[in-house]
Amino acid sequence: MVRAGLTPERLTRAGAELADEVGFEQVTVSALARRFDVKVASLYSHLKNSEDLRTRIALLALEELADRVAAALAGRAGKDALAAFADAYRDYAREHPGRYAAARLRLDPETAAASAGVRHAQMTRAILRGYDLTEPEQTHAVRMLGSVFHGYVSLELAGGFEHSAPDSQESWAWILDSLDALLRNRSTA
Amino acid sequence: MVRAGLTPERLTRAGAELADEVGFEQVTVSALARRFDVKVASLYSHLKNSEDLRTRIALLALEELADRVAAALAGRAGKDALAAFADAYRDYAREHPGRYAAARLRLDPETAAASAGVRHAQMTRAILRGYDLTEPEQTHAVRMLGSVFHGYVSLELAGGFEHSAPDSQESWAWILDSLDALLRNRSTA
DNA sequence: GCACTTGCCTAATAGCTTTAGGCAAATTAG
DNA sequence: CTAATTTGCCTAAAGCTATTAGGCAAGTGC
Repeated sequence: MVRAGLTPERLTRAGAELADEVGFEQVTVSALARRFDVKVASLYSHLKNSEDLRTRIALLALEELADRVAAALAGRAGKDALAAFADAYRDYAREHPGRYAAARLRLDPETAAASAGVRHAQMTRAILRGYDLTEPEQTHAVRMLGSVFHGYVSLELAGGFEHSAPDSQESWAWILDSLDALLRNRSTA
Repeated sequence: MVRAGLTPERLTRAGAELADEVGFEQVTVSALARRFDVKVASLYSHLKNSEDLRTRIALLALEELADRVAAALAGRAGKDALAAFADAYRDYAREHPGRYAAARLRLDPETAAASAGVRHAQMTRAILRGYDLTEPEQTHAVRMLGSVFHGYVSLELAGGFEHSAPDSQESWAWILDSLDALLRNRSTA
């Protein structure tokens, strides 16, 4: 019989595609096996278990997202950087809802420390260099930005803003304006 | 054999407790049957299916949360009301993480329209009466507040702020201050 | 006290997860 | 270039969850 050529990497990529198509929750070892036209047990030579699969997809998504944000941020500062960061985040979530959900998976501490999550934190802090905040305020601001972006994107993905005026895009722009103004007001400079 | 006295209401309450103990994702018809020392199939006389169970828990959580928020809001206005709303929300999530997760379940439109979700929306708008915003701005603000509160609470529950200074409580206070200032600045008055 | 309804049970099907052990294909060694 | 070894996918099997169908006994209404 011809071998399917499974590897952890191919399985992870296929799992990410599956997540975008049917939702991260529905990503299952069985569904993945079907996609490769292979028996379920065969995947267990390449994956420790289903949690391993989910974790790999999460790490892939975190990398991709960090790469996008880094590219968007290059050469920008102040409100420009803030908007670029926010848009990169939101666009990724809309293009890849399954991967975005994966990126929110709770990782165990060691895995998290070795993940691209670290770059995310660094980039968020980098944005705030455009606003002169004291050290504790910077942390508060990091937490607030994370909350707003994650909160907005997940409410939007859940369809929360779908059937009401004004358009979600307008609210997004208003919120970015507001956050910029807020941070400038908090600035010590 | 002695009857267990199952009803949809008792099952829903027990399901909510189970959610708080082991997480909403782990709430399963089987686990619930074990808790009542009853065979799994017996629950199907009281519940349509497992989705029905989850939906009932979600509706219960939405009611409870709305009741709490309403009580917290009574007699308050302006920043006081904003903080009371936010704290009620956050406290509920910390006391009842499983129910909070349930409250975020995506409901189908008719169910959602008949749920306490409607009260939540009304109360959020009520808070904003303390700040003079134009109609479209009020919607933007509703969306922003929803995003920040939901985002912060879910990041906090996921343990995102656990092992870093400053304390989460400080960030929360700073964020509420900031939101109040932001809304006052946006005010047309 | 009897008929009826209701509540929980047994039985059975079906899907997902995971482990153990087997055979054949690919790779390495002599 | 064949023989030994490793690797990749398979079959088989057990355990858990969800769901439906049909049965019997406990409670209810007359």
